[in-house]
Amino acid sequence: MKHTIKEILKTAVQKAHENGLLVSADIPPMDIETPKHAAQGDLSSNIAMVSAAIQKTAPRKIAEAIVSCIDDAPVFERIEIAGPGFINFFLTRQAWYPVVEDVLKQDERYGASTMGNNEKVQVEFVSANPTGPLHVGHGRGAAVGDSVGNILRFAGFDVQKEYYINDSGRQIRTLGTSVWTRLQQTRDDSIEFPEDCYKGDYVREIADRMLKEKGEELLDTPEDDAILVCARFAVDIILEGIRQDLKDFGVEFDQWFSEQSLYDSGMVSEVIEEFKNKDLIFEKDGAFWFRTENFGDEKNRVVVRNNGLTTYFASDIAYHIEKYSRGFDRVIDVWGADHHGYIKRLRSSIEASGRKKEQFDVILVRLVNLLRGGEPVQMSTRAGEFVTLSDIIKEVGSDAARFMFLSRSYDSGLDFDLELAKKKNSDNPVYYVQYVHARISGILEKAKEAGIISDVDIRETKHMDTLVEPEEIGLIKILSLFTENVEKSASTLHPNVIFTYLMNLASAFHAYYNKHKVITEDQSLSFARLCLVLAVKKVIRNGLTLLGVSAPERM
RNA sequence: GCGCCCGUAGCUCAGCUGGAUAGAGCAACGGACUUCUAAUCCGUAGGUCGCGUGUUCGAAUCGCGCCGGGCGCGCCA
Repeated sequence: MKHTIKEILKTAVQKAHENGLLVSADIPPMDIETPKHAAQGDLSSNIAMVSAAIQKTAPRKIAEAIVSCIDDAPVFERIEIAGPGFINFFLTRQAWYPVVEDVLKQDERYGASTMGNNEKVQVEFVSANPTGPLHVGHGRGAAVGDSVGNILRFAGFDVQKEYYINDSGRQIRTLGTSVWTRLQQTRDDSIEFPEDCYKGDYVREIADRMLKEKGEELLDTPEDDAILVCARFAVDIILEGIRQDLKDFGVEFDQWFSEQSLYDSGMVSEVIEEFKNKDLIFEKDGAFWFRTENFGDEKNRVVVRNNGLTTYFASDIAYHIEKYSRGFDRVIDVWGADHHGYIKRLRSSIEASGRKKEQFDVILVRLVNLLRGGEPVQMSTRAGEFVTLSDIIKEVGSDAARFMFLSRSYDSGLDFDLELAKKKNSDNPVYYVQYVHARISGILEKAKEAGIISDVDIRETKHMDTLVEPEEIGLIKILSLFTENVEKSASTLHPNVIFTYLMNLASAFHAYYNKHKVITEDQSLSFARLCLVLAVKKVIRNGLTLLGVSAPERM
């Protein structure tokens, strides 16, 4: 609809210019928007205001010239000029009806866009170290990353979701030491547990399992070898747990990428050598530094320490170069907001390797404050006591958790109340939206039983002209806005746009439902209304799917 | 000290790539079920958009300066 209006305006400007009403035929970027107030029409354009400089005329005068050159069309009820020069279009209700059939026909593709032009995009998220189970914070990152991926895919991007496994470096050795120590303690409980090791109960569980599977002889192998064996064993078990948790959370990755593989293939050292040759890496105080200062960072950063070990930054540089070499036009990383200080240096290395700024985005997801009935849930990472993602899924369910995580912009901290997430009333937004889907399913079933429709999945509309209630036209208008919300969500990388849209649609539906009966004595009207509510149902489902939330037939 | 993010109704937050009269939920108060699911709806009340200043025909939205809060500033990951 907006596109049509835009074309009509362009034609009108052209005509106004030919008729000598406007000095120029140029059209600057303009907006067609849905005004907040009904008195301002169904759609509104600011073309007159943004053209003021080009036309060297007052906006209202320009608006008059343009409007006088718009050809009559059946979709227009009337066109008004208002305020500083807005052109407001009032559409006939007939203009909206085709939207319903569009939804029914396009079905699960309704709302999809070609905006992305099949551009190859990689979204990397969660990527938690395999040294312990996922916690709440990872849950929010998982929900955000997965949804952003879904939304971009729906908006026409060629998306790959990836998990980066930090299976190399010191924390893995620390994990090995942790398990090894617990193993030894089974024989001698006077052995002290090192302060910097992982204290969670899961470490004991892994040690127990290891003892069962590998046997007692492990305790007699030399410590260095044993720690490595323990580390490998523990990483496998923990990763398996992470995979399962994410699966339970509705998240599936296209690829799991190992950090260790970058070392094994020699990629890390190759990249360092290459950058040394290009003088992007230099030696100082026995260490090797990347010239991130050249790219706007506050200081240069170490990639190889004076003890010869590479830093985390080194493998990250290699990893990101590797990503682009796989053909991605764009790379998006989802991180916890506490890592924001790291963006500049990584961006520096990406630009140093010849990529453009626009090809790299970092989504910073802020902290989750876990509450229970308004009171903070005490968690201590030091003692290894924390609420895991798995606990949360068990307690409140995947749908409620995901919907909560996506309800707000990730730029803001999020209060996640476990009691609230379990409530089955309007306090809890997930049921508010899912209830729409379930309610409509009920209506369709009843309509089928009553013989008004033969199939609960109608594809062609009929009798649409019987839809005259303002709530009905209002609902169709909201349906028509889905695609642009998907596009907005994709271009801003903000899934909460979809959340807000769904809440609006759900609210409009519940209000309609309470005021009007879908199934009435009038067969034609009933059929038209069934088409409308079925369209609502499909759009609700499409939106929920983008967020990774199910759309139940019954509640 | 420097950098990034946040500051909107009593509370939690939308709106921010500039548009007209700033929205929703919760909490408060008053109503609606012999009806397709009341996990719902309708109504009332609630605001110096942190403060100041600039740009603009137009600023919650953009710039600058303050104030308040969070986070980060390792040859850690």
